[in-house]
Amino acid sequence: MRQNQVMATPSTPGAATPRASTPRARARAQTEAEILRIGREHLATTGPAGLSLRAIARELGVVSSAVYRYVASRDELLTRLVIDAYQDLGDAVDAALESVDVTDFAARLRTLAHAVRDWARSEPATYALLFGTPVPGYEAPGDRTTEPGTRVIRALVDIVEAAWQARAVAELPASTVPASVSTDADQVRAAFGVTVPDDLVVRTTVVWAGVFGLVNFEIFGQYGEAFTDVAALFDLQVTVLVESLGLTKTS
Amino acid sequence: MRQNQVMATPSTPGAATPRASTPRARARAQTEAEILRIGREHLATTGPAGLSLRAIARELGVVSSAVYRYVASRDELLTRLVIDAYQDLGDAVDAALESVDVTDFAARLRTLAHAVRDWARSEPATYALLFGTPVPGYEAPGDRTTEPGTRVIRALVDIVEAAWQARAVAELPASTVPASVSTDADQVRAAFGVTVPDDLVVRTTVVWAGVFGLVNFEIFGQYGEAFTDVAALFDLQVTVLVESLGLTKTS
DNA sequence: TGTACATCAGTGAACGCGCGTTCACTGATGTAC
DNA sequence: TGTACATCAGTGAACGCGCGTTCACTGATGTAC
Repeated sequence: MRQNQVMATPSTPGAATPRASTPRARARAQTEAEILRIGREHLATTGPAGLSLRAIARELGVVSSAVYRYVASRDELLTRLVIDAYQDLGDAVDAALESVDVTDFAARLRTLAHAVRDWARSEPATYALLFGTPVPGYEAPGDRTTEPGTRVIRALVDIVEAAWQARAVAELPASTVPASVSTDADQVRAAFGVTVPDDLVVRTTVVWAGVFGLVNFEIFGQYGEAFTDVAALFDLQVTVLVESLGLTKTS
Repeated sequence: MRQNQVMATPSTPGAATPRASTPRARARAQTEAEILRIGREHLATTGPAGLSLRAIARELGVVSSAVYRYVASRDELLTRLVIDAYQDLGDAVDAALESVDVTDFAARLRTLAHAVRDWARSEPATYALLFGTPVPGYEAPGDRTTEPGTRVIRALVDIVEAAWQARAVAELPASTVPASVSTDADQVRAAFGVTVPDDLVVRTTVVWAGVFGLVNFEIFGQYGEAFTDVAALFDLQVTVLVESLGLTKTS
């Protein structure tokens, strides 16, 4: 008879395996990565709702129950894919911004928009996972996805704040923002640690949602056959959106 | 033995049943409508990918094979839901515009935007069917969905064209639109029978995709907890979008 | 360097579930004469 | 008004499929002494 296993501390699926020193640990890390890769691949053909652990096991060349050594459940896999995707997108945006003059705010905004679009085009299914219809029956755990999920808006807000600090935003006609929105804007300013006025908060959300709206239309095919040079169209559209912020030329 | 049935013309599922005079025909029409209603309802909880004829049959209180008297296949049902949804949205937008002064272009644009949002909020799952992630494995038949699917952009283009004709659009700085986009714009002008210049075509697409981008963000929960008064926020956002068209105050 | 034991990846069978679609059928409803 | 026949809604069984998840197990890998 085997010993009672209660005292053992089994490796929790999904738990970080920090020191990948031993061959076994390396194999594990590799399989884990492989599962995520196949999962991402399957997203493309089946959509999030059709993501199946059995199908992944099949492609991995392993019996279906074996994937449970690596992933606690289907939802857990979805969560990991979501987090990975947000990080990937965040990295892409950050990397693109790195090579742009920090004082050329319009250029930075345009770069951000193009980085989002490029990433979406390179991984449309993953993009859909984040910004398309929410997966029915699945709710992303806020404590793990919120932080990576805010990287793009964080970058966007930082650019706008920098422009505001540099007095590179046109004085806007004193708009009458309702008190409710003003209060919400207070929360936003506090959360991001910025000082932009109400009106600019609103305009920033328009650019934000606008960029994703443009990308959505392109990725999800809403334009139909109307436009052939979607890249050039996007560039012009971004110009319109950026203009709507009221930046003054300063560089 | 029964007669050969080849000579009979069985009622094709999905074919229009014009004269709903007989009790049977009325019952049929009612069941058909019921199936669509239940289908729409199920979209909300399961998403398009989870839409199931068996589940609909169950709720209809009928054996699963019976729904095939009304619907040729699952994809056919999806198509009908899509068409219905587009018509519903188109009707909502048209109805909202009816009560707005035809010469107050800004008001008409705002009304259109709010009509889209209101409709989306009243039927989020149906909205997602049209403007969310495309359903994997399903392709809407263009010959049946294209026309209803263009009603909103049609309405939007008509407003912009009317404003242009009325010289209510600010003279825009001669923009350098690439030849490729200019050619695409020609196609668009021809398709819609309008005369707006390239730049205004682009700006119109921004308003179009922008409005749906805003609605997407709200319906799909991208704002997180940041905004409480989303209605007021939307109104301000629409103002920004409409401003970006460059309308001059004429009414 | 060798041995005993713990850890862990992967197996294979099973549970209970849902799905789309086909098919031969029954019995009620509608219609032509 | 009555009768024969055609139409059609709905039944019930079946086909073949895929899914998530659990469980007791085998055998290889890792580790403490």
